[in-house]
Amino acid sequence: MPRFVDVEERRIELTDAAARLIARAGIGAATMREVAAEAGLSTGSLTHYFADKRELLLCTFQASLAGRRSQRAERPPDAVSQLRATLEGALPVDDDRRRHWMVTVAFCAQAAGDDELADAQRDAYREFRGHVARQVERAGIADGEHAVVVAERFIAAVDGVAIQALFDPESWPADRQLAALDDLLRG
Amino acid sequence: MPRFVDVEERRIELTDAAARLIARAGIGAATMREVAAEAGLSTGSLTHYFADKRELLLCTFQASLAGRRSQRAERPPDAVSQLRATLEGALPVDDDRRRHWMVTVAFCAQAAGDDELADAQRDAYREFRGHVARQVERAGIADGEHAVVVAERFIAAVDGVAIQALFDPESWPADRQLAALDDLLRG
DNA sequence: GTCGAAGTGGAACGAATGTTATACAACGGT
DNA sequence: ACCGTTGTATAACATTCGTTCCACTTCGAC
Repeated sequence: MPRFVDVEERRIELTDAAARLIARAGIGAATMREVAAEAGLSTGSLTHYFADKRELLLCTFQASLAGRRSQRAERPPDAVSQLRATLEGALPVDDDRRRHWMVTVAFCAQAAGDDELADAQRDAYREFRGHVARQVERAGIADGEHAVVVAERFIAAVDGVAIQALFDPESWPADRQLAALDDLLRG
Repeated sequence: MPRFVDVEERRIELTDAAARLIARAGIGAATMREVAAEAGLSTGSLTHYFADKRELLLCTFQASLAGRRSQRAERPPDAVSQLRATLEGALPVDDDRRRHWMVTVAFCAQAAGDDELADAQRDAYREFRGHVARQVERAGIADGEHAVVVAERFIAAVDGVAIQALFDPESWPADRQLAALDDLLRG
């Protein structure tokens, strides 16, 4: 086998470049040429790693989801802190999380008329809901079916703040987002 | 003056066609040709009413916002019912409201890299926040600066439910959305 | 050293897009 | 009855897009 290149790493570089472009200038700016240029490659190389644009975008979305999931890895001491950390991960309190959110919104919009994307979106959310529900149970806030309802309410509150913060960052500095999260968990 | 055509009405027909397309198949499907065809006209007519695509999209967004604002017109008896009706207007409980939401999400995604669109989005939200805050005050739930904070929390909760309902309608039939709203107002 | 597969760049193609130009139809004013 | 304005449709334009193709480089296998 000739020419050692870590294929998976290259693909990540490319989906990262696509994510940066989408977050910066919208999904319309993520053309094959622009993505390749952002990654410092040519379109020939890009098509070498992704069959077509659709595959590139799907992988970009899934990579963004995976990045968000990996942020949950840290293990705070108690169950309540774990829950808080999980929900904080869904707030655009820094550039990285903000980027994830912009990508998510872009793919939400794209999911209209793209069933596969809509399914991926829905499944990712349900997985997140299950994760939060489990932590709600461990934290002793609620259990069984009720834990899922509480999880939905928490996620809704956090997502709502996130959207407001995305498009009105002046009104929503990081500490105000975190204060809203604390209020939510206290109530 | 020749040929009587209600210009404003025509423009609304065209922005409505654009909104339908965006809600159905995403903003990428809203090309000049497709919008014209959806409205039963030709691109020549479309360009006669809108200088370029950018103007068409901006007007489509503002028309969607105006449509949502006009739904607040009804006057329920008491202040609490008014507040409830206002928040219910932000839930995708029927096809019309769902369409408004899909358009909103599409333009949220488009607002990345389009400052004018981002400003319009932010201003519309702030106006809505002020409206809800006023109704919170009238309902005697909170007043002054605190009313704004309560309004933000209400809107966040409703928006969060709306997003979940948009992409997982199975889990969120209309009555469940309304139940979540009632829980919110009761708490 | 030679060969072939993997990787890369860049050009080229057809399709689709926003935009512009042009020709024709419809109607009110004179 | 004629004219000018408005509305509409169609065609053509240049541009940009996704995609395909091909030449070239790079490296391991033999």
